[in-house]
Amino acid sequence: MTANPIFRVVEGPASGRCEQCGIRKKAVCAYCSTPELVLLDAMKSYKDFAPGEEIAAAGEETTHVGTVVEGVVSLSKTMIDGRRQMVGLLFPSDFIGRPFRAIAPFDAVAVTHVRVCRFKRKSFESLCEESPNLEKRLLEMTLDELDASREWMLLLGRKSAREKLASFLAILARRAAGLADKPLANGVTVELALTREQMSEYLGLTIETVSRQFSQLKREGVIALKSAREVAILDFARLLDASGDESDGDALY
Amino acid sequence: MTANPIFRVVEGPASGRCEQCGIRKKAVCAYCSTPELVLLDAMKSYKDFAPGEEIAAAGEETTHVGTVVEGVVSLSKTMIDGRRQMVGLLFPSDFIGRPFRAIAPFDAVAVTHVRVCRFKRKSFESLCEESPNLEKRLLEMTLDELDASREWMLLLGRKSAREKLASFLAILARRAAGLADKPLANGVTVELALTREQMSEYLGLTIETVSRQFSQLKREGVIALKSAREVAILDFARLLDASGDESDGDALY
DNA sequence: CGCTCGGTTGAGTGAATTCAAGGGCTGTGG
DNA sequence: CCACAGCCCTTGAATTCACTCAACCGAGCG
Repeated sequence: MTANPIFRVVEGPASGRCEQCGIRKKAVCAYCSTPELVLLDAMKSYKDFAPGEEIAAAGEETTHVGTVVEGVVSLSKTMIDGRRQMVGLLFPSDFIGRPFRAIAPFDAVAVTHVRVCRFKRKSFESLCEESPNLEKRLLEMTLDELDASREWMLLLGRKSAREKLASFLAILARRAAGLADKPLANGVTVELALTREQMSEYLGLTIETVSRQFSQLKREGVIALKSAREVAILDFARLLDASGDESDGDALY
Repeated sequence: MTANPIFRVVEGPASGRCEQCGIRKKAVCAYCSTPELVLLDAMKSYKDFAPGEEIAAAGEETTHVGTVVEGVVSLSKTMIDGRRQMVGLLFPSDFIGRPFRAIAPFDAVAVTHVRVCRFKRKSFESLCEESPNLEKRLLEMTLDELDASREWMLLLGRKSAREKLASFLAILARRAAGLADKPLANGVTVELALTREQMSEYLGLTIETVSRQFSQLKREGVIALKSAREVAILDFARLLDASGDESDGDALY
């Protein structure tokens, strides 16, 4: 429904036919055949969200699932007293929503401007039954997410503040470096989509501690801050060292 | 292969035909039809593990996947300097192993005596392609695991030591109370399969802190310790209150 | 009997939090 | 154009919760 009232004037990279969708090779529809894509094309709709806008609320019924096409989405859970923990960060091509369950287990909030390629949950579930390709890809993606979230449990449960921030920056740097694997040149600049507060929610820290660790890494010459939200990785080896992870390459991301 | 050299003399509840397997209705094979079960029956083998025995090692190739039939298995990750975080605890009917990936992402260790109903990973993967019922159930289980692990991220990232232990005990109590949902009578006794050290690894604490929190809850009359490993829940309402979770019912477990 | 292992408890420390203040940037309105 | 408010971020000082270090207890076992 690109004809809806939309916040920004948009006709971004991805909102047309599935065939020419930029993230199709990585999204849940990656394994779909051309006829299957025609089906998806007929069922899908795009929806945009402004930064800070709620996409789904924990405990409430959700009617849609889909794929993040543009922007960054946070998944989080809040305790009654307000303490909040981010439990995931979704980037373009990531799947969003909970198939086979009416009630959303977590809050989903747009961090940046976000565009989602959506399906009605029920329709998507039926589609899964019929299309082994779709279901197979969803299973793969869910298994990967599970591995990643368990990896994050190690960070939350055992790493120091310094290690947490270094791990986070290392992941972003890898992602920024063309999503390629190993070759990570020093001097890469990473654009932070998150505020200090959002990072603190992701890392299980307070905003002040995050800020202090930024300052510390800067003081040591591991990173440089072009602005509060632009980080240059000056010494990737030392960043990895500070992250507490062994060597380099084997990360899941 | 129950004819293999096995550690204990065993012919426990579950090791025969799939049809009469006690956990079949909850395991990955739950949706399989009779002919499918015949296939599984032909491919499966049972393997037993002694307490403390390694079932899989992070970073190493694994050849099998399967279902925990008896006992408790821990999934964990260890940092180079020895810090360790448990990232999951597997009970009977839980799936164990990582389909579609040769290298195990985590250590799997038998906490108690364990029996696993195993399949060669490759064979299981092929079976998934052919049996939508199998794949569907695996997808469901993986989605549930993902939700649970994200729930655990909240515990690790935001909860106090007291809240962590109370949450853990509340989960065990619910599980012990017949896996039923709400009705939780006071006085239920929970048998702890884990040592204080294993609990500390699961909760992201030290062994001393776990012990202190046990003592504290005992002093307050929330629980009673019949022995170090047998906990009576004297006041479930106050336990829930101490867990930091809202009200009671909605937990994922 | 003496050892080890799992568990508890106490004392002191320290890393991250809380509380508090201030700086810089942006957008708005006088 | 400047003044001001609000937001995001940083930094300092004090506090606290969990950790480290250390001693001790009881049960099981060679």
